[in-house]
Amino acid sequence: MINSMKSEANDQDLESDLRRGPWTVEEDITLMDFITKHGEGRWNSLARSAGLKRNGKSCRLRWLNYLRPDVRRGNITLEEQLLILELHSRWGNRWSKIAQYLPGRTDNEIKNYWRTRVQKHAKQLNCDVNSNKFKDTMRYLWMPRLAERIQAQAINNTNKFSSINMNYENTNIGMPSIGMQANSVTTASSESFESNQVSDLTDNYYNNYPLNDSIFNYSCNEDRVENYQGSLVSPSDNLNNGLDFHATDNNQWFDQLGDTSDNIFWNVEDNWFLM
DNA sequence: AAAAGACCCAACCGCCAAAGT
DNA sequence: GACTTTGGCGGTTGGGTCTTT
Repeated sequence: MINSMKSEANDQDLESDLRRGPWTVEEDITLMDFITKHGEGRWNSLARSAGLKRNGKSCRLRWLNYLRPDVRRGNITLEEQLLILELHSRWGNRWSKIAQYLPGRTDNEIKNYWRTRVQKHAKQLNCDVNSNKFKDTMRYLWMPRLAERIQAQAINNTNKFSSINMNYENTNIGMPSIGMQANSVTTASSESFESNQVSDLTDNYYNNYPLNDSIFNYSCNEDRVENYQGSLVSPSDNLNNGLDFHATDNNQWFDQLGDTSDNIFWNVEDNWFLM
């Protein structure tokens, strides 16, 4: 009894001794050095052995979300956005599962993306992020538009390549001999950087995610999009649980939206692509 | 230029399941 | 089989940064 009380007191001492909050550069280096030498795992003992005044959980999180060499930083690309929307529609808030299909992205990052961007738009549309109308808006409006933009970007990138190629020919410089392909043209612009990621991610997607109704089918279904935008009748008629957006239940939504030629619906949609 | 509000993201928390003792 | 430890997950928060007024 006395021993257990002593032990508890020691634990409390150790607990109060632990650091919290943002990691310092020194802590990061210590953690990275230790993991490089000894590998990861057994996080509590790792934290002690490394001399870090952090608990194991904190070390693990810091490593997985920030220090890991393969963590990818920077803006979520269009392809990644599309993939997140698609995968979330399948699995809901299974962030770690979704993250498996976005190499280098952490579940935390995807979760943050969803909460800050996607949920914001649901709020602007005045509907719940889990509601059918928001899901339909995503599926039949935003996702096809994203796919269109991805395609446009890819075409634009190909044209850029052709132009570069022609310039090479015109100047008799010739192309670099190292099997350069359209998708490996590198420039300093972020646009090109994004486009480069398109093919990588697409490849990865197909390799790891061999589903029949690939997200990239959205780009082929323009009639559906036209129909959706033109008549504002839900294309979910094609689904088993189709919703008719002219039905009484949903009139309220469009009433709120007002004149469709200049309503929040389209404005929000535009904003979506400015993210 | 400054204050207020919105946005973003790293980090923490609590819970649960699996593994270890 | 009971208990403890560890790892992993999703939800939430705090504070720094950016934007708007």
